[in-house]
Amino acid sequence: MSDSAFERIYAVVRRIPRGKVASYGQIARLAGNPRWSRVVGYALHVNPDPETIPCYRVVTKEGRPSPAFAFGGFWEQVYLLQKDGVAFDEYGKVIMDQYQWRPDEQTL
DNA sequence: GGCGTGACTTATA
DNA sequence: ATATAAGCCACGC
Repeated sequence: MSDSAFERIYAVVRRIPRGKVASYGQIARLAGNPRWSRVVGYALHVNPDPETIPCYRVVTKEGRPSPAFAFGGFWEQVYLLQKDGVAFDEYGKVIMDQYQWRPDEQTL
């Protein structure tokens, strides 16, 4: 088992339930350090397993897809999220108050 | 083995 | 509200 930050990050992202989203900082914090936000972005950037790692469920703190999302585009991620049951407000942002993943409620 | 870069976040001015 | 600085890990040259 690798103690690498990547492994932990992937594990956290993989635990994101369907219909919910998580922010980089949130994942970074769950991964072990609140400043791994950049590492999270890089980890998803390499995205070795897009099938097990729903990077589209990862959004910025603003509840909006990453500014440099190279997966298909801003709206592509929005489409996938809506497909998961995530709703967006009039500002094109996810309603974090309702859809932000909360591990506390997932009974880890 | 060192330096720069990157899907970010937080704090300070 | 925007701008700047610092922090973290992994990869490429």
